[in-house]
Amino acid sequence: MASQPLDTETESLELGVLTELAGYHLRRASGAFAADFSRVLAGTGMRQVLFGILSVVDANPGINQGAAGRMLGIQRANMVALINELVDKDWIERKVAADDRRAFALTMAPAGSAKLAECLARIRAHEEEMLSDLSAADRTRLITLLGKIEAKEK
Amino acid sequence: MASQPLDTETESLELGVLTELAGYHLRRASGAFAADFSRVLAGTGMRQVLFGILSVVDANPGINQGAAGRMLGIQRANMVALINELVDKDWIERKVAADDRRAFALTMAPAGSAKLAECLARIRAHEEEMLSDLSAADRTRLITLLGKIEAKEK
DNA sequence: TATTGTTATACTCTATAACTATA
DNA sequence: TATAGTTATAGAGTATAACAATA
Repeated sequence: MASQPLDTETESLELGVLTELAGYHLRRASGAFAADFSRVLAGTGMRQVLFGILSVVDANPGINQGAAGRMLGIQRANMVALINELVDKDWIERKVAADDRRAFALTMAPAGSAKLAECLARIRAHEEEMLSDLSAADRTRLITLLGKIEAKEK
Repeated sequence: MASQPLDTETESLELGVLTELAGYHLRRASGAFAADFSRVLAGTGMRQVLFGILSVVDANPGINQGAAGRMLGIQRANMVALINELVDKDWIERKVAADDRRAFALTMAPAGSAKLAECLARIRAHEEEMLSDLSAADRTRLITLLGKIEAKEK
């Protein structure tokens, strides 16, 4: 029976000092979330990073490529391929900024707005599933606590 | 003044739907933690994954390579290079398991125990820094909430 | 001089499939 | 037939340095 050694394993093995380290649990929880995200969004062409950019462009029409990256913690250099990908998919439009000819102003393309809506519905379901053991208060608390950690970013 | 556009940026730009998504905040907080981890442990040769393995081996002397990977969510195939690296660094010892000649029993090497202790001290300081805006109750709460999410791993 | 976007590059983490040797 | 470890390989995310065009 295959379950026996697994049960034994789960019962007797320990994580050691990891148990009390927030960094470890953050890593695992974030990984579990990411895996479920890509499972739920398989076939849509959407990924966590791309969704992040779409969300920021949608909320800030005409935002610069660099500014969008800065908000999301994405380096200039890495934004290039990501924006190319979004433009190729016809999800966003990229025009030279009116006030600064070095910069690009990003706006949503119609297909991008539709994708954003479609994926958002799936993402809400995925969040509901992943957070099903947390009360409404717990969920708010979690986001608040995570926000305090994000603010420590250097 | 370079701070002016940045201030304007922070004031007026928005994250959009990301604001309310736990997955996004988990991703950012985990990334901030990871970045600080590697900053604090620069020069030691330690990385998050390696520390995880060391912690598990330390807590479960003689554990199998596969069992260790399963506890940490690391695939068999990816364990190989990681264990090779730890053996090359003389941080762990790998012997054929007494009861199963297919398996490897992992134990700490003296240098590994020393590294673990040294790094743990730095990691505790790094956690203290990253969680400085959280009360003791908040920290416990955070780990509990993350644990519930980890349990959703499929 | 500083900034926007770009290219090139490299490293880490993760995922899958196919293989071997033992069980 | 299943499991432990291995190899090969590929995709994705992230990091740095150097460059052109513009501010």
